[in-house]
Amino acid sequence: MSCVEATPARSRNAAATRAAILKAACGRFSREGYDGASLRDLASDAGVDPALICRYFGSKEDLFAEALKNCASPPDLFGGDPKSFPERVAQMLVVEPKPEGKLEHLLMVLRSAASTKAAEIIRRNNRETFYGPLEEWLGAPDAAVRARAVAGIIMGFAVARAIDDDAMLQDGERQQLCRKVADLLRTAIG
Amino acid sequence: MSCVEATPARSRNAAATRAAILKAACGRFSREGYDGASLRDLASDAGVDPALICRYFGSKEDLFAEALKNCASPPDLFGGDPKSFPERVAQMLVVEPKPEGKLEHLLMVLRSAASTKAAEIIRRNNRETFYGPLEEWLGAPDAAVRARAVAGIIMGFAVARAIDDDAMLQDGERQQLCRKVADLLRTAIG
DNA sequence: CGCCTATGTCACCGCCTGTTGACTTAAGTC
DNA sequence: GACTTAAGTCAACAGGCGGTGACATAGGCG
Repeated sequence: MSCVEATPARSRNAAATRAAILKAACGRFSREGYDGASLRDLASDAGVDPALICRYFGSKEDLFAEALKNCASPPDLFGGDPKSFPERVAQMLVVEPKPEGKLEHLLMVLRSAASTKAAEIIRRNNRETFYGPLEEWLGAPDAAVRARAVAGIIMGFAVARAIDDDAMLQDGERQQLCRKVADLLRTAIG
Repeated sequence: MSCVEATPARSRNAAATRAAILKAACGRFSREGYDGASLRDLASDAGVDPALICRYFGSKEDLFAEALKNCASPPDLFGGDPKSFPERVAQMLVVEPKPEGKLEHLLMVLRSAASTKAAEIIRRNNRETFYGPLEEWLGAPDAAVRARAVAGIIMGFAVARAIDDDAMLQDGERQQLCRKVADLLRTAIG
């Protein structure tokens, strides 16, 4: 009774609660990985009782799978102008200040891949929502090989940045690296 | 992979015990990451009481730091003939059947980077034993940029393989991808 | 209003984790 | 052979984890 409500009272709306949990899950999983993100912290982010998570999603693994489907993907990554694809992606991977939002899906994969529980879910999801669309978008001959090459580069520079967290290059060097990554992507596609 | 060590009587030899723990740590950490590898499993691998680990190394973090220094690095990765560097590395990353042994250090980094506890240790170690030597070996102009480019590619294809575990490409495609990765490395270096 | 079901809360379970300190035992020295 | 000390064992700790089932309550419907 005397307990103060910190959150502005989301009045018993199941859909909104589910959405809040899912959003918090995307954030936590992409920042801390599957093992590092506890259901309790996650629930606290969403302003929700931990027990509710299991009620709504069944288990942590199920929640992870759901979050993987619903979280932010790099918008229009494979969509926009194919001509500017290398520059766009290189820009996002190397120079963009806070790419975590756009890279949520990718970071979630990279930071959770070590976990046995999450690995299989990730593999399945990767084929359906990463390699699949990428191959289709690349089309032409050797789609599988070129898709793997592009994916390797994207993951590599994403993980490099996730590990080092920006603290290494000066601005000029960053621009150089960006051009080089664009070159690499062109090589991979071509 | 339990007691492969068929030496049931390691008769009270501190150095040998330390070495056994360190070896087991490299294996577990590179296969399961910092969070996924428990001291108990690790101790069981080494045929040792879990308490001994804390006695010898202080804490799990200290053990991880020590293992990171001592575990197998890609032998002669930056050492051999610079001319054949791209082919050698591409071969190891893409076609070699069981590169886990050679890639122990790299996998340990990739699979543990998500853990808060391990992250700082990894960053420090990376600069000292990965970017540092790589920059020195590359030398010439823009060493930092080219080192980052090479490192990004290596990490990217290592993590791609660690996630998908080989189950995707046919042999012909694998050869194609290998050539492409060698091309990428040449682009990165040049 | 009064009910009844969906929604949210709470206490608790069993398990596993890293770490510690007291204990036992083997090896090396005199 | 007795003693000392390094090396290894054991049980237990405090805390966190994912997950469950019993309870409380709000809100729409009759």
